[in-house]
Amino acid sequence: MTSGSSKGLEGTATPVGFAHHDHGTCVADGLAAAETRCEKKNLRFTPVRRKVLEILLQEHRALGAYTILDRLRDEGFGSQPPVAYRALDFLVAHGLAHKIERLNAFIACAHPGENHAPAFMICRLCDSVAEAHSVVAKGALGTAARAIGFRIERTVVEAEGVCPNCAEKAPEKVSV
Amino acid sequence: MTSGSSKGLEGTATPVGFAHHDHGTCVADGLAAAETRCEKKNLRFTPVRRKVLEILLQEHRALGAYTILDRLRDEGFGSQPPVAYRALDFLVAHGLAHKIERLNAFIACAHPGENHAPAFMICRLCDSVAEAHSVVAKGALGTAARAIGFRIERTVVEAEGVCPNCAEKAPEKVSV
DNA sequence: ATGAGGAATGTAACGTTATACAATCACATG
DNA sequence: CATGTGATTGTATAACGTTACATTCCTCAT
Ligand SMILES: [Zn+2]
Ligand SMILES: [Zn+2]
Ligand SMILES: [Zn+2]
Ligand SMILES: [Zn+2]
Repeated sequence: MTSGSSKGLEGTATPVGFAHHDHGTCVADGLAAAETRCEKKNLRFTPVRRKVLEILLQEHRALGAYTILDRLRDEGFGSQPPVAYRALDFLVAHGLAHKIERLNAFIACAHPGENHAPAFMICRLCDSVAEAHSVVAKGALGTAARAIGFRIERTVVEAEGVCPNCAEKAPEKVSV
Repeated sequence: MTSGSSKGLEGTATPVGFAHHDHGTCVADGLAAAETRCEKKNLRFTPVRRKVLEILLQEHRALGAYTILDRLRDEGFGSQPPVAYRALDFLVAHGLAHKIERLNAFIACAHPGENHAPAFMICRLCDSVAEAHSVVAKGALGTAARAIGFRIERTVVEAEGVCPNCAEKAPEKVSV
């Protein structure tokens, strides 16, 4: 609902967010996938973990831990920081959510189940975030890393800019 | 956690950084380059800004704002957070330093003067950080971005892993 | 069933990182 | 000199994250 754009965009099937889509299925599908995944791996998909993932799935943008905590409180869960951080740690550890380092905030994974190195595009105008598959840095930076003998274990790839929806609405705001 | 060195580097002659080099010139050259650059762009390279850059240049790793603040205090500068953050903001804004988002910490730019999109390799064992030129994400993620109409303005590319020096010393610690 | 042990949760207190806003200073202009 | 303007500094507080410990909830072997 946060994107809320009524613009049609180019009808192309984009590999990542920003595109107009039937958001109703996002939450349901995401929760179902997580449930399946946890069952398969023998992980406990507890109520609070499920709720946090649901909260994240409701938005295609990153939410701070304390924003999540507020919503947990409203739902009758604990109201202290560890409640949110523990659930988030679980989700991140098992690939159901990601942390956006640039924002100190979290977002539901858009490609659960697949083993991936995520890359993100963050709109500075509407705060929406899209996740792309990214062999990217592993390939390009990876070459440089191999050259000097650095062993990459994890990558953070985040692009900040203006999403197609916002660019259309405010083409002038170019400078940073 | 950023304050106080906890890792035992004393064993070797390589304090920080991946490659052996004459570190004496790092600080002097970096300060000289910054001075020139500020003069050319009519920027005020004030004592506190200069000091912060000097502090950063002394290490090839990222320092937290409060670690820097501690050192500023020791040198007789102000001791309140904004003193450090304002100097850091200046240095980052003008390409003399970078923020490592993954660490919430700062490092002197290794390629001042050049207009670049930096990428970093962070050793999780010795905390050293190496900066690489990175057309990387602009090229690879950039392709994906163009495909959907996202305009990239800034990129964060950070690889976490084990540097060549540490890999040599502790080849066993592979776990992720 | 039952009690032991480990995982998960609830709660309080604390630590770290970052910014908002008011006050002040430096300087140019009338 | 008086005054407006923009940069700089000082103070308080917001935002983000962790530690510690008591309690509850599973699971499993007696
Ligand atoms: Zn959706
Ligand atoms: Zn946008
Ligand atoms: Zn050096
Ligand atoms: Zn290392």
